[in-house]
Amino acid sequence: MTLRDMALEKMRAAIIAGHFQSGDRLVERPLCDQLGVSRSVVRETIRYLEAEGLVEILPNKGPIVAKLDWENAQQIYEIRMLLETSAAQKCAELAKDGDKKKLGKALAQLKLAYSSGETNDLFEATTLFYQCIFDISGQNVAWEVVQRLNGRISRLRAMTLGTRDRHDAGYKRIEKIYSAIETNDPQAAAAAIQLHLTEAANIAKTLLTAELSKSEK
Amino acid sequence: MTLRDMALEKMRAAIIAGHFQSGDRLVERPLCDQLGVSRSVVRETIRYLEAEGLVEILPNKGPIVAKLDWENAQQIYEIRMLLETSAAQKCAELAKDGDKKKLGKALAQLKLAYSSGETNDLFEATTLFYQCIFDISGQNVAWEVVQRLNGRISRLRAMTLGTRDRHDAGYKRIEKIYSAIETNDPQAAAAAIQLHLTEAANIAKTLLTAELSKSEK
DNA sequence: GGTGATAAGATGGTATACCATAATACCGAA
DNA sequence: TTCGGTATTATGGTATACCATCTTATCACC
Repeated sequence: MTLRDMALEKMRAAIIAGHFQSGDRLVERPLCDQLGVSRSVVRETIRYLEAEGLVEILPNKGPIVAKLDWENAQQIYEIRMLLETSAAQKCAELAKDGDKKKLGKALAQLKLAYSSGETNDLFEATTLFYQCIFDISGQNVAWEVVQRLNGRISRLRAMTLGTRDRHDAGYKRIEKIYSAIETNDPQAAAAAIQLHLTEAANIAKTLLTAELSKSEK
Repeated sequence: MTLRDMALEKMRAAIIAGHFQSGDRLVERPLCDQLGVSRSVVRETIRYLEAEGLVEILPNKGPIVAKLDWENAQQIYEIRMLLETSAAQKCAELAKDGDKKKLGKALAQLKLAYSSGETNDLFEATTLFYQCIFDISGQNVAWEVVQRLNGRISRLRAMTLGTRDRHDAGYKRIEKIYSAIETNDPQAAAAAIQLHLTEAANIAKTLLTAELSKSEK
């Protein structure tokens, strides 16, 4: 693994974890110190993150962590809705026994993460579960797209997961997705994932608008 | 505009125009000469293109122009189908008179481009038309996604447009999309754009498989 | 003559030093 | 207090040096 890859992961993780706030400037040389790499690496990393949409570059100002408004977040949730519905549908059509086993394992991990309450575990387990679905449906490009979009709303997702683990309705909805796939019922799988995403989007909207109105004070 | 932006556009254009073949190595130092910039700029540009998916990086080998197989291209067409259907639908719902005027203008340009037969004009006009649709539907994030995906199949699209302008069925299908939007008929708009895309994907498949079987000889 | 080892070159990866320019903050004079 | 200039800071951009690795070509030895 190259230095750049490591720097990339660290920065991405830092942004997702909220270590850098949205709108924060990303000054190159301090970043070099923090990451322990040279400017070349930092600059190339920033270029990559810029293309990913996690970082914006203000002309003659430099890079900042991309700002997130509900307008854009909503669009992202809508796109996810389309892609994930399609993936769940196909997944339910195609899933063989081996696939179901793998998905079941991901579900078990997810259950564990829900009960542990660790937002980070929850985050990873959720990602794994979705990855499984896209994997089975054979839509790796769509998965790439979803992941990239998720990066842009990662902080929002972390917040959403954080609140949702209190009401455990979230897990139940995911279980429904699983059982629809397990019984190879595309319709039900699509419906279940739509329900789940709609709910997630609603929570996200509440949280984000609350945060924005607070920061305007 | 920074040097990087220029280098980025040049490289992207060169890849799309087929000046660099898929699988070609992108050796840094020669690129510096060709673009007239330093290695740093070239490297950052490559990083960006890597994130865009236009360039792959082989470990210990360096960057190459991303290879395109039908497997991935098909997935991209499927994603476009979802996103563009949704956009056309929303566009047909929302389009006001002013929007329709703009779209009509884009259509007129497209007609011109079709009759001129310049693949490049056709490419731009098509892009403009679609941009208009996404614009009206208010889905700028989805447009970003589509554009990025299109970058990855750009060569394929250019080939497709090149053959399609011979049969002018392509323009007629686009006209149908327009008229569906013009009459605010979401169902028809969705159907029209699906037809158009399916056709494009079919042509693309034919061309790509033909090319691949030829290069295997 | 064929095979394997070694040396040379090419390439990627990393680090640093340097310059020009733009923005900004600060400070002194009117 | 305000205006204007200066110093600082950060960026964009360039050049270069260094090392590791991979490829390739050469050459000696079997």
